Amino acid sequence: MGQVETVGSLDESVGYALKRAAAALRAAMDAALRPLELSVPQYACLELLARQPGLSNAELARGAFVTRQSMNLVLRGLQDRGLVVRPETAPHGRALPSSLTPAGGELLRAASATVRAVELRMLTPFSADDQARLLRDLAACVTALG
Amino acid sequence: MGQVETVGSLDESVGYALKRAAAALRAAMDAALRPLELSVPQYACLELLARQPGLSNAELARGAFVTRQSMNLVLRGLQDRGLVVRPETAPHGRALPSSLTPAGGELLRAASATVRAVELRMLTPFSADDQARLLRDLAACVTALG
DNA sequence: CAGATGTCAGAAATACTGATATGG
DNA sequence: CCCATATCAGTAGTTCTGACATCT
Repeated sequence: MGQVETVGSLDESVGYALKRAAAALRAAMDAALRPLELSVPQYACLELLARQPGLSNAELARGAFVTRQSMNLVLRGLQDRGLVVRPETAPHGRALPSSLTPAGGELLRAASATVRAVELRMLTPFSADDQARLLRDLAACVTALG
Repeated sequence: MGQVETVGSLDESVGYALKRAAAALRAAMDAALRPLELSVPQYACLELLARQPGLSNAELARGAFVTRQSMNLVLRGLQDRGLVVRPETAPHGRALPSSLTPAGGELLRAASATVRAVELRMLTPFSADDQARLLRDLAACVTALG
């Protein structure tokens, strides 16, 4: 029993392998972030804001692959915890640019280190060149689909 | 605006690229299966049953990367539509082995063709060797994480 | 006994749909 | 006018957690 992992020719499907790898990464990240009381969408939001301060809710949603409504809730949770701030009035258009608080940056530092460890573990079998190639291949998949 | 796709050094993260590729594939599959009134988990369930008849609910859940509870609901929906059958009593232990009905096999044929087209589109940029390598790389990621 | 399974229940996070309003 | 954004409401599907019983 339990041989679902080796079901027939499903092992030959790149799509299935992609889904399986993403699921494994998601599970590993979830476990790594649990001690920090951060969900994967919450972590993604912090990471995006650190690299590009001032992103709007809609931009964060696209970057984290969730809906605007979900990101709105994530954002409110992070605001309530004092990790993120948003102006009450839009300085330009309707978008409210979010940014990290010092506490948010502090927590992100720890979360980022943990997540980086997970990614390094995943990439253990790969050389630097192989990693770069895998990165390009995945980007090519997105381009071909979109 | 809208340059979330090229946010700083996030483009250098294999984990982010993996998540993005999986999201793009999921969206494409979802769109392709919509005309058949099948969700991705429902399709995965049918595909798994076609390749390995008699799988239990728990085995299907693992194979489709969802919880047992979710797969239970998926299974009931497919049963109500006459696409899947399950015995009322367990022939061995507690597991109820599911299997496709002729109607289920029929619908799966169409769904499988549509999904295969999506996967082929995704793999357009790759040679046969590159596809095999990508498949091995993704499997290596899972092994390294698990 | 331990382990896997099926099932049920409640709480939480997420997504989808549709609608409204505002600003470029 | 068209488009993107923010927001709200309702519905639905999914996950998580915990629990219990059954079978090997």
